[in-house]
Amino acid sequence: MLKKQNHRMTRQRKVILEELKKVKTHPGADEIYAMVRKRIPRISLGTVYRNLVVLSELKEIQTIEHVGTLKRFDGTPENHYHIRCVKCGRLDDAPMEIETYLEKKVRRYTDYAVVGHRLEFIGHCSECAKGCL
Amino acid sequence: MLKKQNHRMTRQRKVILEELKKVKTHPGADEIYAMVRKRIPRISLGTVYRNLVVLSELKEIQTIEHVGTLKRFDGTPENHYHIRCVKCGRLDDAPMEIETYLEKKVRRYTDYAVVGHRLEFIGHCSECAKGCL
DNA sequence: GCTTTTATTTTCAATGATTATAAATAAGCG
DNA sequence: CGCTTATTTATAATCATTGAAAATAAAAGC
Repeated sequence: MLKKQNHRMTRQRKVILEELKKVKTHPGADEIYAMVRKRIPRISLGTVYRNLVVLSELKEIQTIEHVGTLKRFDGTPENHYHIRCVKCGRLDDAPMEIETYLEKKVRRYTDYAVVGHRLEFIGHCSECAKGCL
Repeated sequence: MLKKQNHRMTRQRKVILEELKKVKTHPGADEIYAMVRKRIPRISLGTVYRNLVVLSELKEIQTIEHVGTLKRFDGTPENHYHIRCVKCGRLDDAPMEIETYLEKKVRRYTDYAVVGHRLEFIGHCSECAKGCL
């Protein structure tokens, strides 16, 4: 890892990254805190928050700019879409490629300099859909 | 307005709705509070929050499930896309129709029962783009 | 118009997520 | 090993939002 821009690889930073890469879900800062605490019991919540910011800046991870109430974090930094369950709040990756043409389309009519987009689907996950019978 | 589901049309509710419909921006609860306070100085912030929820439920307005840090509210309840300035946080409607086929596409590969989607573009508004020269 | 019912408002305190601060610690360099 | 300073810890502070209790006022009926 390229941590040569004045960044040190501390144990806490390393473990936070490892734990986040380990799961396929998109935990919030508090969940990551709980996960990491199993390995570093005395770590502080502030350290988790700070490192998630740093790791995002270094493109090691990605922060999902929320649609629920709190931020979620994603272990894979590549841009991709998400799908969220309205009932339980569960968040998964959407099985779909990035539609770059969407940006082309909006550029024709806006005076914004468009640099990206974020797409999120809403629905009921298979678990919660059962309850809708 | 159809406020017959056990909802009363209070002065504060009326003014909040009027003020929100009046602007073309997407103010946060605090901004709406400031706007309304010019007409009802003694209104409380909690009342603003509560009414924004109620008005959303009644489909009179729409709450934009944020991508910044705080919720934004939109005077027009119809679904549409937004475009956000990364520098100043300004939020505008995106000049583009809803792409319903996106949902069709994702449905083919997910076991979620998809009921909607939200798309937001990221960019620099014309004002902020000037500073990028 | 006056009563009554109860949704709503106000004031104020509480919560929950996140960020800031200061002192202590430790990564990575020579 | 010793130094520099990024980082951590612990704790307090902030910010947006929500909850609770008492007071107020819509709307419905008389």
